[in-house]
Amino acid sequence: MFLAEKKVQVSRQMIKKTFQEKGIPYASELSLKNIQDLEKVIDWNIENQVLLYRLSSNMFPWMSEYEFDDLPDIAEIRTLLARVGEKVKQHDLRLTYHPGPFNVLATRDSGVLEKTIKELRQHGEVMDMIGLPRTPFAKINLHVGGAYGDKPSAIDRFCHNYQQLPDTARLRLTVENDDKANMFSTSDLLEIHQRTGIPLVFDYLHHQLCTGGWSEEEAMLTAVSTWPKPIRPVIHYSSSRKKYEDELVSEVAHADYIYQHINLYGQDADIMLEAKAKERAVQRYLEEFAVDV
DNA sequence: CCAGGTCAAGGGAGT
DNA sequence: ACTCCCTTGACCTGG
Repeated sequence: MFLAEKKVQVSRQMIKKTFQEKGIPYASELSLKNIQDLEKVIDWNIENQVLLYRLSSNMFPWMSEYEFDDLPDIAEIRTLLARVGEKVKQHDLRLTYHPGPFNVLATRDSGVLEKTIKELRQHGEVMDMIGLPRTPFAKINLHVGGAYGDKPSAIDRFCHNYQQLPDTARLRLTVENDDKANMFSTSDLLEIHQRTGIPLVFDYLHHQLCTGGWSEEEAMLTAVSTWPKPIRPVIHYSSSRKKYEDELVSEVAHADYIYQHINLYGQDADIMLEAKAKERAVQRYLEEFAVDV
């Protein structure tokens, strides 16, 4: 995204070597810049009435290696995030997270679990700093992961480990259906919802690749029904890159743009467009299909 | 200054 | 064994 002819970037990163050389002070510097730009993104979203936005998990580079209070710039960061939070509240924006695939709550490995819990906690702490509610309105969305060919056991581990999350993450957690046949379909996730109350995020493209024996309508309506009132459900929508843009790539790859009209089956839901062209994809979708946000 | 190779992490799948 | 994909790409080096 370009604003005022200068690149706005919310996920400045560094490779491991640089982190080892420059350490936490540099991480703090990058984080501060990311958050200054986050405010510009939020302003842009308000101006363009994009009311749902996925925060970058890279806002704090290498955050799993420290606590936020270790950052030299934490006071300024807190001030900025609180200001962002005021704008979010004023304009009814909805901010969410989708932590990376290395967060595996259903893992069998205690080290991986420990890292996952810390990282999820930190996602929650950022949301707290922004002042977002501790509900799935500000969702932290995960895949189950850790199937290892035995889904029932993975579901058990997931439900058990979920209880170990601190409130800041646990109360916001949602789970999303997977894009591979041997992983978790919406019908598999229903058990997790029944055991924990976690709302289910329905992803249309993933469902095509992992139906669990359910029709799209059945799965979509079921997922939507797991959300507590009055929180509007979130659904994920993307187009297949293979089908619409490049037949050589994997079938799970996301396209740059959205090529179909989204069927909500009469439900009220917030739509997270997963398209590589990001805000340009949102604009093109709205133009092409002439719909309101 | 730039293009292109490289980059923490878990797990699954395709080659 | 290696690559790509998920994660809303970015860093960093060699030319």
